[in-house]
Amino acid sequence: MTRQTIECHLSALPHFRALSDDVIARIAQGCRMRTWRKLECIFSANETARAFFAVVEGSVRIYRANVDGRDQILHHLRVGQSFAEAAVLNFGSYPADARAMESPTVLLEIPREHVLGLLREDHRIAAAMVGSLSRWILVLADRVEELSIASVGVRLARHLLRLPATSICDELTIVLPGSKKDLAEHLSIAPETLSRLLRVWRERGILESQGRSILLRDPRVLEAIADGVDDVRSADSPCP
Amino acid sequence: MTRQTIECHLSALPHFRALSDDVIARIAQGCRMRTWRKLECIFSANETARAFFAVVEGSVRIYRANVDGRDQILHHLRVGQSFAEAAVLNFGSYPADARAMESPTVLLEIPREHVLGLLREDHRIAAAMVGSLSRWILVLADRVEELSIASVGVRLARHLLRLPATSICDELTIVLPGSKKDLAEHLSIAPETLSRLLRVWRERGILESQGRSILLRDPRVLEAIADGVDDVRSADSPCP
DNA sequence: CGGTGCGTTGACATTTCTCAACTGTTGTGG
DNA sequence: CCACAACAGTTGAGAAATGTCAACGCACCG
Repeated sequence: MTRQTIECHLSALPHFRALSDDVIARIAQGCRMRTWRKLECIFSANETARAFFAVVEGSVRIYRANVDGRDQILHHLRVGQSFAEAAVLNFGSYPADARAMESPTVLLEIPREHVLGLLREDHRIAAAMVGSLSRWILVLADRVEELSIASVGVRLARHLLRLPATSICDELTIVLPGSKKDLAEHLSIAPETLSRLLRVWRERGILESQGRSILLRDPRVLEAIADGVDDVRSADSPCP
Repeated sequence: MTRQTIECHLSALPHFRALSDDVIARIAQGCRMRTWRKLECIFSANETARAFFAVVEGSVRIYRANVDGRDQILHHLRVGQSFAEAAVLNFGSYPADARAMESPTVLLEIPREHVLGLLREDHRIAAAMVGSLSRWILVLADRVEELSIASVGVRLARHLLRLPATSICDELTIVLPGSKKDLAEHLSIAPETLSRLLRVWRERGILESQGRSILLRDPRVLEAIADGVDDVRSADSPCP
């Protein structure tokens, strides 16, 4: 029963999807499911990496604790995403902290020894792991690009446009994965700045925001902002 | 002759070091060496990823071209480092641009088809590739953390302390891998700000800089700055 | 010898942060 | 079930950090 559940969750992972049932079954053998409560620590930085994880329920935050108390959020993981593969396959220890963000948060735990063994035996598993790692590289490279943009407006616009959204006749509805404070932290900006920015855009009719849901009334303008068109001048001077 | 040279360079790569000679020989079979001149393009973003590379001579810059002409440097690669593994193994196309930064820049080119084939045949090669990818993840995660630090002073201090340095009785000598303009671009700050920051530190006796070499007279103070100790106050108020 | 681009400096504009106050919501314990 | 505490979110005012623009010296290269 549990075993079958594990197999089911495993094969739902993006890079394990292509694996045949027997391969999945072999991976499932060494795995187990564990549950955390909100804000509980999953692992800490520098701790020995004994396993990597996949989110089955709830969500997880990967962050680096800073001296001044302002943590830097590296990622926010949701159902169907895996993390800490690289720590397990290479580093030996976790390079960041992870904690559950909901109660309950259920994770599939794939122990280090188990993966390393399978990696040697089956090239299809190796290929799957290579896929997982590659995806992380792309995500991180995007993140580097995002953070290296000086203008906060551009940063926010880009980020919003990348979030999953539902479109209804030219308008997009986005539901933030966390609080606005989290979003600010993710973008490395002050919460006040985020609030003000949203207000300005609201006043310009670009969007509306109620709690965690944001309605993009005019996605095109936001795209223009994301492309670096100066937010201020675009409002007054139509064509100088 | 050339073949032997290729094998030699291959086995010098960090994650290929552990591979036995016969495995190296098999990898070498499909590789070739190519030379670029300074500023020549090695590949562009979105181009089909036909191969990944290792630097044999010279250096390479990986960057993303921005609309406003201000490119974001993702990495600066030097002899013995490999790049674009993830593009070849997963994405299908390169996610960024690469160009040679010196004349001549010699690269070892490992074609996509060749790696993919070997990956299936030999788990030791798969393990080596997994290692390469994992290392990239760590580098990128560090970069994200670096860029998410608000204070430019802290950012610069951290970066300098991570650069390879030679130590002579409590003093460290650092030779920058590129121009100061490059450094500024890498840290996402204005060149003027970098110049001013170095001047302030020079006036405080923390360091001296002549061209591309920086002499850290007092690495401890720089470490304190890197740890977030406020640069300004630490100079005047000894113990309030 | 002239051109090109880096590095530096100054003056100034702008962005973003910080601090402080206030509101509304949520959750908790009595 | 209510009172209270804790915290997200908003707003304002002022401070601080950083970018922009302009000018200049200097080295390097053709």
